[in-house]
Amino acid sequence: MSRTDTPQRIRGTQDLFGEDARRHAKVVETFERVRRLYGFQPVEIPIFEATAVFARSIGETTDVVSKEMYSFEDKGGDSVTLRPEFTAGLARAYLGNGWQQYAPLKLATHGPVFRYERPQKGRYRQFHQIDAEVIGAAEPAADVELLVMADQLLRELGVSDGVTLQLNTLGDSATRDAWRQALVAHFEAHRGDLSEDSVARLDKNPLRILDSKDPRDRPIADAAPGIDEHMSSEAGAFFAAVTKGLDAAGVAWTRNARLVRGLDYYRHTAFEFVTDRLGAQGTVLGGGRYDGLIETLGGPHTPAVGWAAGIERLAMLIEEPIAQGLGIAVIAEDRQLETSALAFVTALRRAGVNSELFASGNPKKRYDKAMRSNPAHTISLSHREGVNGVAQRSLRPQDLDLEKVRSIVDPLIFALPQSAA
RNA sequence: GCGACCGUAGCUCAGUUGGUUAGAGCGCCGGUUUGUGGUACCGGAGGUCGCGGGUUCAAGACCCGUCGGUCGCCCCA
Repeated sequence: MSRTDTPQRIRGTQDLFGEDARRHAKVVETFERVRRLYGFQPVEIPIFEATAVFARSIGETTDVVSKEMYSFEDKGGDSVTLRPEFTAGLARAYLGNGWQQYAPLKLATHGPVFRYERPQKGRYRQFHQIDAEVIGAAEPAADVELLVMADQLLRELGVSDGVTLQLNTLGDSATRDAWRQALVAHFEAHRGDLSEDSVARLDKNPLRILDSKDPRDRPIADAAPGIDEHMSSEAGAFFAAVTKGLDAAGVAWTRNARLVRGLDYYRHTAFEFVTDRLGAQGTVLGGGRYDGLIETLGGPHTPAVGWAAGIERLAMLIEEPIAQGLGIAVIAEDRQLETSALAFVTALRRAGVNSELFASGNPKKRYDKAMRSNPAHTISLSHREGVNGVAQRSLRPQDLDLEKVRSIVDPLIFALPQSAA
């Protein structure tokens, strides 16, 4: 196969076709519908940005920036990066276009994002996300609205059954700092019993030890101090308002005090909708409040909250969407009738009737080929014993307006020459 | 970056402890049959068995490397 030099698909990219493409489209269509219900405005931003947009917002030194971004120099020598997420680009657009005047601004978008990772189940280098953000809203009501929207989306996709909303708060910066210090002290005391990975995390990202999968870490992580012991009263009140809002909206949630974010700009609410049906990749939709982000891009302090979900992961969870069946199969069972059949199918399509022409290959096999496409109705042009004829057959009459079909087709049948052309 | 498993027609897969010219089903193309009929039959195209080395009288089968895929670890904005 690779004997020829046909170029290969880049590792971690996908060609979506057939069922895969239908699943993808179903997720996007559902998101678009729900997004409108909640009044989130559509927005389109570039799929690549100056590298600084992501490097500064995420943190120059993190693994994420140094190893997992698709960065390269363009012909002018500028460093550009394929977007690894939507949030930073939206924040850049918000600042650069003066969208502060519309604050609080509810935005929704979707499209490809890129991360330089080793592909595995539910993880690709180019994958696709749906994304919703509320920029310029400090109130817990914004968090609640986003979560209720996410919940409705998952319901309408029919995936909510195996999925639970895990919720946590990271507190305000004072809370977060105090908790972090307590955690580091706790883990330092048990340094010798931690896994090698977690010893490394202790220096780089101690919060991540909390959700370590290594059994050696679990007892230590489970015994770690919780954030609630360090919660400021303001932060506690904020979280209480969020949970109260979810309860009022009837959205089920569970507290996961070990749920953290890797990046420093997150504050207060952090959440993930999680399933156990996706192997190692359990998170279906995740997000949180990022009140610190916009300042890192040189803007004024701007509270904001948002979430994103991987389309591929949702597409794997939903029921298989039924393929749109063929409306009318127009079959030329004789080579001399191919142009007439083309006239039929063209007239039907111009009138808005989904139809397909079967006029190639062995004429005697065209009918069988047409039947395999599962048409609602067939119109077959044939020539037998010197006479042209049109035969019709309805297999799923309920799927078509046969009255309309007749009005389009009857004149063409009438005009068909009686005998061979 | 690390690890495990997997690579045979367009697709799904056979291929016996290494042993002549590598097979099937589906799909595709041509033909016959049927003639309101998703039928049946005949024929055809399509593979240097991912690629490169090695072992052997002999490799699709064994060994090494490489590329690709899948799953997991790390990471997860």
